[in-house]
Amino acid sequence: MRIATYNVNGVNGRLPVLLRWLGETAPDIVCLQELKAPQEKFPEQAIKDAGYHALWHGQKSWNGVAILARSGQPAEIRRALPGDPEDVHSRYIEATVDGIVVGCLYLPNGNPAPGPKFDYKLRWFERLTAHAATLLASGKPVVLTGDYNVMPTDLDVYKPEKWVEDALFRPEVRTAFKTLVAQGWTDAIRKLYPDEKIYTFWDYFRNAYGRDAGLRIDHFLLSPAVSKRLVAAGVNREVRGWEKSSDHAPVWIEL
DNA sequence: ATGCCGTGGAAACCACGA
Repeated sequence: MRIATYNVNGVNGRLPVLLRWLGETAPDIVCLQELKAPQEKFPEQAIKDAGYHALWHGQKSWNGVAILARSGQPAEIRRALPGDPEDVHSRYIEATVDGIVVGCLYLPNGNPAPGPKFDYKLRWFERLTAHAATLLASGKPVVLTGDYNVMPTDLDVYKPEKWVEDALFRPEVRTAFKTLVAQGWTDAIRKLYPDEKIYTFWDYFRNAYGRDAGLRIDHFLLSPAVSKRLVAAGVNREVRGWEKSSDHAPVWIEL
């Protein structure tokens, strides 16, 4: 079974690319972030025609997350992270698909740092970590995937020294990611490729993709029951080179 | 060193992204 995550940066503007990628790689389960579409503007029919049932939580202009599944309608568990009823951003959706609890997340960017946006990022990270502990304690097979907006280590940045003050790489967020993983999660890409330079994002500017000036910020965290089943993982980096591409590339795992 | 590009929404610019 193949599970993929893709920050599409606008699900409607990205629809041709998204459909082409779905057709070529045929993942069984897909997590999408940055829909940038209100609930009623999600391209449900086009996704259905491509062979996927969809669960989504839209928002006007920004954010927005979705879970797609070939096997049937994802069974919704929640469409927000617990812990802050005042938080109206559509950044988390969770459903059971094929016996796996799938959490699809879009962690806040946090720039500029320091500042209120960075504070929001750290608070969101704390809520995610608390919820992740609950998920682990359930003993169920869980996949927590999406755009974490964190480069966990120097290996995940093309030029680490340029990013030390950035909200995606400051010590606080690297520590937060490490704390989360230490609960007992497996970073799928790093389990299979502990020492390889692997990126999931390239800026639109400065020919970043051509120069391979990338970041690894889209991650798969697997609970022990899922980690045992992991057989392969990778990045569809060629998708980043397609016409009208997102600045992220899809990431996938094979169970 | 720098939102230099891209998206969406509102209004012919702005917010936001990483």
